[in-house]
Amino acid sequence: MAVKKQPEAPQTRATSGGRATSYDVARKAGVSQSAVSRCFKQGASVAPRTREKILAAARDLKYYPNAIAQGLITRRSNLVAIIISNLTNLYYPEVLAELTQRLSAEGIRVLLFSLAAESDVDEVLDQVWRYRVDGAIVAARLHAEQLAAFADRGVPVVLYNRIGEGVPVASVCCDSVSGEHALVEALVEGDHHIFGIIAGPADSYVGEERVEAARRRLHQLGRDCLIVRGNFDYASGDAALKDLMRMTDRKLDALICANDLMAIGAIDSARINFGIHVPADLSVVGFDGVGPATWLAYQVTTIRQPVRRMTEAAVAMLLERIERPGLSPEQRLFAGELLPGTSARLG
Amino acid sequence: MAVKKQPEAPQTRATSGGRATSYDVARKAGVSQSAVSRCFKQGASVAPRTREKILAAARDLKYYPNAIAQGLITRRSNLVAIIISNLTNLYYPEVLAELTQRLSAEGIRVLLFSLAAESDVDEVLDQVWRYRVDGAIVAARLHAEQLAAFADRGVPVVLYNRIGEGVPVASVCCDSVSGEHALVEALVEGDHHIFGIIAGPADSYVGEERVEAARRRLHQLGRDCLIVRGNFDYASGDAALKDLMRMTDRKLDALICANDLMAIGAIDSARINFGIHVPADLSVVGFDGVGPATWLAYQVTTIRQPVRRMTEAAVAMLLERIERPGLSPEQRLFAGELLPGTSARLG
DNA sequence: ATCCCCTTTGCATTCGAAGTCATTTCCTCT
DNA sequence: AGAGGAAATGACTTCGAATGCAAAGGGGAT
Repeated sequence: MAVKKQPEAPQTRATSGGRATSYDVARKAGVSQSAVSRCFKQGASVAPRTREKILAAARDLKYYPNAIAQGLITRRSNLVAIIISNLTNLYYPEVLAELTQRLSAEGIRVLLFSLAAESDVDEVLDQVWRYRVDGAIVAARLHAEQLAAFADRGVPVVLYNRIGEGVPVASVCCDSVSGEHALVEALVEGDHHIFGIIAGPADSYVGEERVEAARRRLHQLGRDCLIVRGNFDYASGDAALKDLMRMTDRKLDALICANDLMAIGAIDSARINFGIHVPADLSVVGFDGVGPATWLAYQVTTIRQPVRRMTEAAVAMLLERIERPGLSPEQRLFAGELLPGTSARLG
Repeated sequence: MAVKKQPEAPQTRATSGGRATSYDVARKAGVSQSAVSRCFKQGASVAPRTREKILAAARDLKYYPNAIAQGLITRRSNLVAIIISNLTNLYYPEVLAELTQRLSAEGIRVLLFSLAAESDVDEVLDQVWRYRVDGAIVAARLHAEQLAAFADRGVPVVLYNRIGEGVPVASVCCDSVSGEHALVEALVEGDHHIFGIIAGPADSYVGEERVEAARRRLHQLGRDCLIVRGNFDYASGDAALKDLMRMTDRKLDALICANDLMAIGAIDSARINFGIHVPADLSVVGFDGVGPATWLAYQVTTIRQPVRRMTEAAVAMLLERIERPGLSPEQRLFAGELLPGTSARLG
């Protein structure tokens, strides 16, 4: 006859696989669950002897506070979403590693969302809401409506290398304008006359900004330019260079690329497909300062983004906003550093 | 005079910022909380009319089920930890993006841990336990004790490009041995005689495995070789080549590198620092098949890892083990593809 | 020894959703 | 009309830790 409801050895799972709870620890240490909780909470009042007993029991049982349960009651998940569109960009892995480590150091965990296509954003946001993240760092295109959703739900966001289009949002960017101006000025001083520009994809904020800044400054300095569009990768640098060669009959003597990867593609293409000497016949400049830009074969003249400082700022701004939700949507603009390289003859 | 404890407009937070709960939805739809819960659960029994009422209310209130609370009660966080040691490796960003997207497609979220130093592993694991992840994919060095902790706590792990040292653990690897054998054989057939090897860092599993496989096969084919150590990055490829040049008086005619990045560093160094023609004077081969390996300037002869299939397998294995914790620690070995390139004269 | 006050401690409740069980509703078939 | 049965629904409990509050403990001063 099966006896129903007999609480036979009911909560003895403790030692069976480390899934001990604060109650298990409390029982073992002969205290209440509250005491265990306090023991793991910074600055709570627990007698030294009690604390030791509890910590010993916790160690024995391999107790780790359940962050899920903590999150539920405190309404703080200690999770931050990082949303990145194309991790294969060569620039973002460094950013991601920096962000993750910095957040980690602040006791915050990273929920990573990597977008295969921009259209996936809404599904990603759905998950972001469900996990009650404390904040988000976004390096992907969000439209006003999506940004508004963050504000609406009170989830602080910091945009990375983009600004809120039409909506004021906290953001960290590298100054495209001053960077491109520096490049253009140096090229003009280096006595270049026929300029080409390889733009980024139309939907890239920094891409458009960089190209526009370069174009403007060239115009101010009395130089015209031809613009062809790439999509930030190596192959498109190659392809764009071929386009330019066709269009300009090889008269080009300076090439401004919206990022390093395309600059590298263009350099290779010029040298290998056209026998053009870089920088003797053609000066090429990029933007970002990613690893390969400094390789011996390229030594791209470029603007290096201060990734450390930018990620540090992004994390700091986000944490501030998590603590004080009302904070104004500050934008922080960091100047890049002109890395001379040898891919361009400068003035 | 302040009235105390007056429960004025107590649970009316619903509309004030999207933090609606299932109770809010239930009240608005005139049903019980259970009904709301069922409504969001696949295959539960809810009348069509009720479902519509509830979904309408949920939409109005911008209700999203709280994944934290779900995780607490169901004991399933739908979180998987991905632990990667050096994201700057150029090979891992692709892997990470693939893994994240595949897991995402399976309804699982990624908790990312990026290690700045191997010594950080224990702190990371602490967090992994706290968040009650359902499983982990690890591309970092774990010692037996750490692996045992996973088993102890019943958290399934899949290792990526490494195996459990001394402990049987599920893993997905690219076959170093067959890959290096193919490279060595092709080089020997290509009539090379003086071999150099640039190894990876001593603590890299694949690094050691690749070098050992190459060394063995060279020996079997009656060729000796010089080994110098690098650490998988571009600069160490350059440095290692310089070392080899000094040691061999430039007699080297074949160079086997433990990964592509060092191969690229070595190629650049050979060409630029020593005026050596690659592949005419020196054949260089790598391993991985990362993006830059196919750039026009390099076209590295290498073994391309089938990243898509490997990540697919890693995710599948992990999910299987989450569903059925007892599953045996299978190891899946994928053959890489020899990418001929033009950095080596092959037979 | 007594009183006072501050530190420790435990009790009870809370967070938000899932799921068990009992009840009600609604059909269908006779 | 009534019985039988499946579907739909709600009340209640549960997950694990945090915390307000009240009670107990401890120490010092007198």
